[in-house]
Amino acid sequence: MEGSSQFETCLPSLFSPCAAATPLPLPPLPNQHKLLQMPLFQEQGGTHAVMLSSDDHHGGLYPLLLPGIPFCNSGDAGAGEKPAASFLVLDAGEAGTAAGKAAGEIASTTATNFHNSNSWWKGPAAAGEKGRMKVRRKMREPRFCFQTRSDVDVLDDGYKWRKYGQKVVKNSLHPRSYYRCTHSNCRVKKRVERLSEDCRMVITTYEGRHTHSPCSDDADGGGDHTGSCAFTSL
DNA sequence: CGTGTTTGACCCGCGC
DNA sequence: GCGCGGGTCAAACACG
Repeated sequence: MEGSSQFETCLPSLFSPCAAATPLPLPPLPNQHKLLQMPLFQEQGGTHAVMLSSDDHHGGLYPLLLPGIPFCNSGDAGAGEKPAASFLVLDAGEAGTAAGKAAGEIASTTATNFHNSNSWWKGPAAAGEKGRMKVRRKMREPRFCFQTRSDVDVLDDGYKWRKYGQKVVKNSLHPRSYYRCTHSNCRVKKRVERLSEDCRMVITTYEGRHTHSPCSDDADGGGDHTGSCAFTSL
């Protein structure tokens, strides 16, 4: 019961307007990873897909990227096995708060916000000189929310994270932790919190896109590992 | 000594 | 306008 063998995932997400063309090619899966599911999302302009895989060794859960997804995963071959979980698509805006809600709600949130892409964020630029750029809420970064069943809070997703805050949120008995990618130029953040209803359920919300590949973490610094990062900006 | 975590304070958006 | 709640900062602390 390491919590790693079974993953019940719920992946809400918002796809950035990166025209994911039509039929998406199946991203390769690392060997020891199990493909959980790869749903396709249809949107005006393209089809998007997300693939999740779990790693029995690390208890990690890997979103295998596709255009628009903040993860730059580079696996090597190996097809998935049995789809064992379901996940939902979610939004961008206040999606994060959905974490405290049931997965079901997340689904609806998704549909609602999917096309709602206007007032996401004023941007640091807008925040301007006020010293610190305090621009919260309404971010424009895409978000992906995973709901996993695991004993460990932080799933090993291949990136290196640094915790920068923890907060007790209202509808949850468990505190929510805030992490930031340690890579110098990467602004990806993630929130981790457990469901009050089921403390084994961990909700991880990613926000933003990694500008580097997972393996380049330690390399930090200026490495441009274009190798597997297929979608940077567009 | 460098890196990461903890924790309280502060800031800001939103609902009432 | 006010209060609440969420998100971030940054100093202090812990650990390797």
